[in-house]
This record gives sequence, C-alpha cells and structure tokens, in this order.
Amino acid sequence: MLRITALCNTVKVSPRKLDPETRATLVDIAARLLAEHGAEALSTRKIAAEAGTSTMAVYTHFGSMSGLVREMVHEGFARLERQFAMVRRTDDPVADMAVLGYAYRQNAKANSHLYAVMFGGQSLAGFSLTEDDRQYGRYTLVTVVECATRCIEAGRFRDGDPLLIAHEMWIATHGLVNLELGGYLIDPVDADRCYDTILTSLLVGVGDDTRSVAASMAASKQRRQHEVEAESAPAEPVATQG
Amino acid sequence: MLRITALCNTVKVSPRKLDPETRATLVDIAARLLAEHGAEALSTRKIAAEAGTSTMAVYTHFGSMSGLVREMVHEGFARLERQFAMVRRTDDPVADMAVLGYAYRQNAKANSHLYAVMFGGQSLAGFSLTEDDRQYGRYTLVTVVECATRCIEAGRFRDGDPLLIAHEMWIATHGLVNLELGGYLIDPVDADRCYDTILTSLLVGVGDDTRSVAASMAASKQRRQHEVEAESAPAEPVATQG
DNA sequence: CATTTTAGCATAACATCGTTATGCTAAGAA
DNA sequence: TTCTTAGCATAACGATGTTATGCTAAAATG
Repeated sequence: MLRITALCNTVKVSPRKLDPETRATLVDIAARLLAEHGAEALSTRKIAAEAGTSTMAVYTHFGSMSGLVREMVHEGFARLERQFAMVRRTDDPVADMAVLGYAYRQNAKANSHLYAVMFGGQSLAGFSLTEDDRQYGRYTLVTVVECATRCIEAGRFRDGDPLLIAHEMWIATHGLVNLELGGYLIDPVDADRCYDTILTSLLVGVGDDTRSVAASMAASKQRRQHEVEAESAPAEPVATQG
Repeated sequence: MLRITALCNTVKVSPRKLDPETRATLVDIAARLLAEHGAEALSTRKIAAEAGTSTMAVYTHFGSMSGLVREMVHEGFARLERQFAMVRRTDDPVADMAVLGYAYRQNAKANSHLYAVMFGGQSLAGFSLTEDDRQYGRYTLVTVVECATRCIEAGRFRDGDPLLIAHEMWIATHGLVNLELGGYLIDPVDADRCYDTILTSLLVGVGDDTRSVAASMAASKQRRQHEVEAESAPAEPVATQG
C-alpha cells in the first residue's frame, strides 16, 4: 500500500527531500478543482498555478497526471471506508444495511467526479484503474458482507452466500447513484423513491418479510442523519501516503 | 427529432448543399474510433484524416466535437430501442422482462464507450447530456414499463406502479453493467452470477413466487440467443438523421 | 449558357493541453 | 566548507479543440 514511496526515497543519500506538504497541497487542490469544475478543469497548469509552483511538481511527486489521479482515487476509497466505519452495528442488521447503502450513496454524491473514476469506469486524464486499485475498491465491500452475514445469522435473510447478497446491494445502490448523478431520475419517480423501492424489493427478495423490512427501513431513516455525513468535508486534509 | 437540420438548411437559397454522405461517414468513423480505441482516441484530426477531409468538416456538419458526440449518443439510443424491439411479447411477461434486461446488458457491452456517455454520466470531449437527450434515453424505458404492466396484469407481479418497477429493473441492470464494464465483478461472484441473483431477487421482491421466477429465468436464457444480438454489428451504417 | 451568389471545405493560425529536456539552486553528506 | 544531487522553474515539443481566412464548386438566376 505504501510502495509508491520506493520511487522517490532510494536507499542512497538524499541531498534534498520531497516536501510532503507540497504533495498534499497538490492532491488537495486537484481534488477541489475536480469536485468544483469537473474533469475538464483538471490540468497540470491550473493545479500548479493554484499551488504557486510549476507543472514539474506534479511530475516529481506523482510521475504524471495519472499518478495524481490515482492518489485521489485511493483517497476516495479511504473516504468511503471511513464513511462505512461510522455506521453502527446494531441488533437490526437490516437497518444497518440500509444505512450503509445510504452512506455509499451520500459519499458518491459528495464526490461525484471522483466516484465516476472509482466505480464508473471513467478514465480521467488517461488514468484507468489497475487491478490493484479495483481490489482496493472491492475491499470496501467487506463491511457490507459482514452486515449481510449478520442479517442471515439473525434469521432475517434466507441462508445463502453473504458475498453474493452484498453484491446485490452494491449493484443496486451503484446503479441508483449512477442514474441519479446522470440526471435520469426525476419527479414522479425520483431517486429517493427509487432507492426506497428497490432496497425494499431486494430485502424482501433475499428473504426478509415485508413488515420487518418496512420497520427496518423506517429505523434506518432515523439513523441516517447521525451516522452518515450529510456532505463529505471538502476542506478536510487528505492523507499523503508517503 | 429532426430539428438539427434547421441549423444548416436556411429558408434562403443554398448555393451548395451539405453532403449527407460525408456527415454519415464522419459519425461512422467517430463511432468506430470510440469503440475501438476509447475516448482518448477521439479527435477531430484523426476523424478528418480517416474520412479524407479536413477538421473543418466536423464544424460545418456538427458545430463542434460535442455535436458529433451528441449525434453518436442519439444513434446509441436508437440502437438500444431497436434491440428492445427485437424482444418478443410472449405469454410469459416475466421471461420477456429478463430478456429485455439481457438486451440492455448486451447493448451496453457492445458499445461500452458510447454507453458510458449515454447513461454513465461520462462527459466526452466536453459533451454532456441535455435534458432533451435524457428524455430520449428515458423514452427507451417505455418498452420495459409496458412489460411490467403485462406482468401485473398476468398476476405475476403485485399490483403497483409499473413505471416504478421498470425503474427498479433499469437501476439494477444498469448497476450491474457498470460494475461489469469497470472490471469489478470477478470469478467467485462474476457478472453472470450476479445478474441471475439480483434479477431473481428483484422479481421475487415485486411479488412473483420463487418457482415461477426460476422457470421464467430459465425460459429467458433459451430465448436470448434468438432475440438478442450477440454483438452489435460495428460495420452497420448509422442513421444520418438529416 | 454565363453570371452571381454563397456555403462547404482546405489551410493555417491560436490557445491550451500533457510531457520532457535543460539548467539553476537549495539542502543534505562529508 | 565543499560536494553532491534531486526538487523545481523555464521553456520547448507535439497534439488537442477551435476559429479566421480564403478558394472553389455548386446551385440559382438571367
């Protein structure tokens, strides 16, 4: 996970160290540009100008623009994991599941451009995910898998593969978020209504009974505001990983 | 639907008409470049070079690169609609629904880069969907809505809003395709397995009983190869819409 | 058929992009 | 204090989307 540093800190003498603050600043500015003005606004020159340095800084710290994007993607995964960690494990695991889905959705909406690169298959500045990156992404699913396991153990879900159930939840939530961000879900059938409907449908489909699902969904709505950040703080300093 | 032509053919005299063949050729080449080499390879110069013309042709015919992308997107919607039209309406509407989902999935995989622009929220060459474009996209859903209606009328689905049910199917299939194209669905839980699982789960969730769903899913698999093109023919001439 | 009109298209320029070669310089090692 | 060397500024390279400029061919008109 920290193997990028090997590119910079060789075993030999180092006459001048990389400024980790510069590195963090660059990622921070890039993330803000991406979030505020979209993919088209992300350029080495704009980043360098805002950081008060030259475009070369991007190359000494990240190798290329893609390297900087990768850094942002990793930070995005970490942020999603932090969001998941904020969701409590209660004795109503189905409600937990619903809150997790909401957390995923909120995180995606708060970092829509980055999310498009992380999960949407969007290549940004020539960057595309490596298998390692995807594995990082899949790893965030373990929280959901554990939750599915607890749902089965509690007798709410039919006995089955919790990994497969977690994928169902992921796929549905991901599909919803993507179409929501694409502007496809509008008034009579908006995103919130769709989310309720499809989640309910899925939970019933995996074995829970209709009445219990309704109760857990209602409970999850109470918990949302406490356990899920309404919006991911954009001013939050990002991890520098080096 | 044909209002683009108004930009070119003014009411006044026309000393020299636009060559509709050139227009079609440009769209065709652009679509092939996009499909074969991805978004990065789509440039006015490459298109013009392959078409044996200058970059100006793109601007006289489409106004900008975005205009050309819009043309491709519209063609993509039309192609999806044609795929849907090939799915039969049988007395097993739930199987019809499963075949429709498979058609959506196949179409997305055969035109992945274009699909990313149509539904994935990816902005290509500065192009982003207008509300009109999205309405065009939503219109393809009517086939699914009608199918959901037939499922309700046949007593397979609980009584409910067919539009909402269609959205459930759309969201799930879209989510699956997106993660599949992103390379996230691998061996133990691959895309095919996920598709079966989530579709079954959803169909049970909207009211069908487990045994009927299994039968319809099996029936749909028999019909796939006949009613869904395995791969959209890339050499197929595109409609010029003018 | 000759003339006029005018829009398609080629050419070339512009600003901007990612990237890289070059050199200066500051910071750590001796 | 001197030497080493890697960070960073500068400037250039090729490629991008777009636009200004003119040539020219095709339609309209007489």
